[in-house]
Amino acid sequence: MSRGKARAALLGELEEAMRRSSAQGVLYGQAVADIAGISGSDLECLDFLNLEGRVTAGRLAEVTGLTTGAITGVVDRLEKAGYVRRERDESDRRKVFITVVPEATAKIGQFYVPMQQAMQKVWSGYSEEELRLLLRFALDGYKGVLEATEALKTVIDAPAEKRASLKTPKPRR
Amino acid sequence: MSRGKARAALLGELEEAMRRSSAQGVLYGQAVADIAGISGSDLECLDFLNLEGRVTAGRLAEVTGLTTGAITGVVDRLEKAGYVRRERDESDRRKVFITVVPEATAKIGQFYVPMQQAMQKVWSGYSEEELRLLLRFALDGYKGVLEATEALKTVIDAPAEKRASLKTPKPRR
DNA sequence: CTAATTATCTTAGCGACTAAGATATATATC
DNA sequence: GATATATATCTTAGTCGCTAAGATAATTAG
Repeated sequence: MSRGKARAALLGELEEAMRRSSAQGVLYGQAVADIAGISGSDLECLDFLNLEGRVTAGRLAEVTGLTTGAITGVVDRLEKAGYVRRERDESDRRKVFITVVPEATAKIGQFYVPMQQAMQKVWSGYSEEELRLLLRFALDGYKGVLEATEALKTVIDAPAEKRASLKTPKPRR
Repeated sequence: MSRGKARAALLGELEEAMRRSSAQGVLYGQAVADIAGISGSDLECLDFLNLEGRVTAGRLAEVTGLTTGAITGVVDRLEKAGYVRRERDESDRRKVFITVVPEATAKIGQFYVPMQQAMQKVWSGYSEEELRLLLRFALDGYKGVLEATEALKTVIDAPAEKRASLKTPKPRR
């Protein structure tokens, strides 16, 4: 019995530890946004722009799940704060490309340095084989959460009557 | 060279996979809140209440980082929706204990079933020893993110001048 | 009893969001 | 080429949840 923790208890601890670090990760992101003086959505867009380089306003709406109207506000704020520029697409003048100004990338990037350093430190404690296991788990976990999100939609659509009917189910906007 | 992926590439993939699953996890939580017809903050409080059982309004403000005024609104909405009840503390009548009504626990709980099932499925693919490694990593990771959050505050306090000075640093509220 | 403290609620105002529709440009059909 | 439809973004009006400040009520200290 002393050989190995009971699996159920192990899973419980694992779940809690993951929940905690995930929540703390969200807090970190919010802290970065606060320091940068922008909203969480603004930072999310800025991060995406840094990855993709040059993206239309409409694409930002897609990936963030915001309306195009909200994105107009996001870009207005980011542009006013000097983080991004609007550039009309010359071949299709309806489109507006958003680009990050290089100095902004550096300025925001510095706020992620502490996180990168902390993660490097953590990773340094693992062998390559162990890291491969972690990667497998991270990929499995992502797939799992995706599945769960899909399954959740099923729960919604199924017994539409019994759903959130503790009181009024709040009319869908 | 074919023996084992280069460590740097491995770490890159690991980082991305973790970032993705974390982001998807946030989306899942938001989806649950949407279905339940409450805000993200409301759900956060409800989850905490389910863990702790019976908690004062002030404690909710502490753990969520919201003001007491905001908590009044949260509890108002949750109570109106029938998820919680207010109960004055008889021995100190300034305090208000919030309790979850049992049916609400069940009602919200069902939205987490898909996630629990997906995670069980994932975990079933790992040996107990592998799970122990994952737990070690989750704990290390949590510590790392906490450290990073601390270190980030240092970045803030240090060269107060150069911070977010791309334009105006936006006055602290 | 009075003053200070504690716990919650109220009020005013703000920022970010959605829904709907306006505007400008592009594409398809005749 | 003219007309209709589609696409991409912006504008407007209204909503929601938040904070800051202070009001209210109950408790504790002097």
